[in-house]
This record gives sequence, structure tokens and C-alpha cells, in this order.
Amino acid sequence: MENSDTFDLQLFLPYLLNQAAEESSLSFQRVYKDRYGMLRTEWRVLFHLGSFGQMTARDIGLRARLHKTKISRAVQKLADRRFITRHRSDADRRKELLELTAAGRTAYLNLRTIAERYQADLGTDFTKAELALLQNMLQRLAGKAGKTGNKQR
Amino acid sequence: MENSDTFDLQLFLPYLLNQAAEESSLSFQRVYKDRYGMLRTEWRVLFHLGSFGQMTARDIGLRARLHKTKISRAVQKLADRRFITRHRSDADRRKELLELTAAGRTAYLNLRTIAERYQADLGTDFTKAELALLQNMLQRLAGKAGKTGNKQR
DNA sequence: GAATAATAGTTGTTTTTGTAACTAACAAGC
DNA sequence: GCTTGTTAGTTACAAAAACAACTATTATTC
Repeated sequence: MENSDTFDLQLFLPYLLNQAAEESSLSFQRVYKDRYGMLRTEWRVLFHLGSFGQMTARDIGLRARLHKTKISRAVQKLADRRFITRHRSDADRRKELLELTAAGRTAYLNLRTIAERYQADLGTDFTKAELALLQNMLQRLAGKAGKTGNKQR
Repeated sequence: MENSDTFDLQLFLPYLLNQAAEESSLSFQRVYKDRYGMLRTEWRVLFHLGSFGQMTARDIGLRARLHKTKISRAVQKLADRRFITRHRSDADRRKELLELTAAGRTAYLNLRTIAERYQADLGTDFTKAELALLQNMLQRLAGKAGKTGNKQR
């Protein structure tokens, strides 16, 4: 009676993506939250600095598509916890160069190991080819809206 | 110098899923937000009632994996806007039966049309087979953590 | 059938996020 | 070189989410 549908909510991509994203983030989130008191943006910043080395907040924002206020707050907390250092750039004194401290690097490496294990776990149900395709499609989807005129992050 | 990595953040599934989810939600979100003043949880509740007919808050929570406080507040707003009705169940007077009003159904059908168009749009870059596989993989990912002992929603 | 536990849903409080307005530094145009 | 516009980042305030404690009703157990 209700359903003259061709539409299936369970197959609606934004919904499905959100569900998968939430579930797949859960147990990893528990690690960085319980163990390091980190929020999601914080681990993202940590991982960007860990993966790419010295960056400014702006750089991170562009790569991670995060709004600058979010980054600003994450940077503050990470600096409070002595996981990163901040130096004003001499070339452009508006910019601030961010870098991991030894403690930050340790935390990063530790979390990275867990992330790798976690990723391997998630992948067990899929073939390598499936996984590669999934990653590729997700990247394309993530990139897509970027083109369709979204405002600054 | 920083990267002795095999680990690629851009391929880390939880990260990638979150990026894709956020991007893919954006323009659809604008519709229900700007046009109906709805939050994400609200359209989810609306869509569940639209797709499955009469349900209780609990039923919705189980299906959508949403916490009951979120649903409670979404239900309040939808009822305020006369999109749904609420009746105490006679069989169990703790339960409340939720149902769309005519106005709610209209909003639902309208949003559903937009969702269908949007989904079609998102799919243009992929083949039907790719899309089907993507949906299947996402469903499996979404279901996965559900089994590994998560607390109540 | 009274006492205890469990369930459906709500309310209050604290965190986190989103948005807009702000400061400081640099860039461009004239 | 001074006015106007941009950019990097911060701060303040409003909106939303998370979490815990609560009420009312039904189930269980003795």
C-alpha cells in the first residue's frame, strides 16, 4: 500500500555511504578517542602531518577538505598535547608551519599500525580487485562534488 | 624523508568512505535543509515512514541505526511541522505509532524524486555493474561492524 | 501479585560543529 | 606608498550531536 516505489532507501548512495562510513569508522575511532583523547579532525591532522611532513593548516584543509576553523581547533589541541609544534613562516608571517613532535610521531606510528591492521580486517571479505575498485570509486565520488562548485573548506 | 610508508591515507577505507559520504550528501542535504528546514535525521525518519509505512521510533532506530534521542527529537520536529502523526499503541502503551500525514507524504514524494535524480546523477560515471557492486560492498561494510558487538542505537 | 528488571521514549547537560565576524599579514593597482 | 582586496588563521556565538539520567509502561520471577 505504501510502496509503489522503484526507490530503495537501502540503495540510496548518500545514505549507504554514510552508513558504511559510520560503521567502518567506529572501532578505529574508539582507539584514537579512548587511547589518545582525539577527535576525528585531530587524527586526520595528525595523519596528514605524519604522512606528508611539514604542512600549514591551509595545506591540510585543502587536502582533507576540512574547514579552517575545524583545523584551527584540532591544531590547538594537538599542540596542547605536545603532539605538534607550530612555527610562523619567515617567508609569509601569516602562515604557520606545523610539524609532529617525537611524541606526535610515536602516536602517529602507533595509530598507523592499528589503521593498517584495521584496513586489512575490513578487506578480508573482498577480493583485491574488488577493494581496488571500491577505493577507486570512492575517490571519484569524493572528487565529484568538489567540482560542482562547493564553497571553501 | 617522512615517508617510509606503505600506508596511504587516501586509500584508508574509513577516511575514504567519510569523504565520499560527505561529498555525496552535500547537494541533497541542501535540498531538504533549504526547502524543508530538515536535518539529516529528519529526512531519514521521513524516508523510513515513506518507504515502510507505519513504524515506531524504535523500529526506525533499528533499521537506520540511529540513537533514540536523535529520533525522538526528529519526530518532534516532524510532528510540529505536521508531517507525521503519533498515536499511542493500544497493544503496548509505551510504543507510539508514527505515520506520514498527507503533507508529509507530499514532502516525501517530492524529496524522493529529487533523490532519484540525484542518485542517477551520481551514477553517470559508473557502469550499472560497478554501481551494483559498490552498493553491495557498502551494504556489507555497513553490516559488518553491526555484528561485532556495538551498543544500542 | 508484589518486587525487580527491561523497554519505549523524553528531557537536561555537556561536547562538538557550523557560521560569521574578526585580526594580522601580504598583494595589487593606481 | 597608500588604498583596496586577499589570504591565513582565530574567536565568539548559535545549532546540533552525544551522553546520561529520567518517566511511564510492560515483562519476569519468586
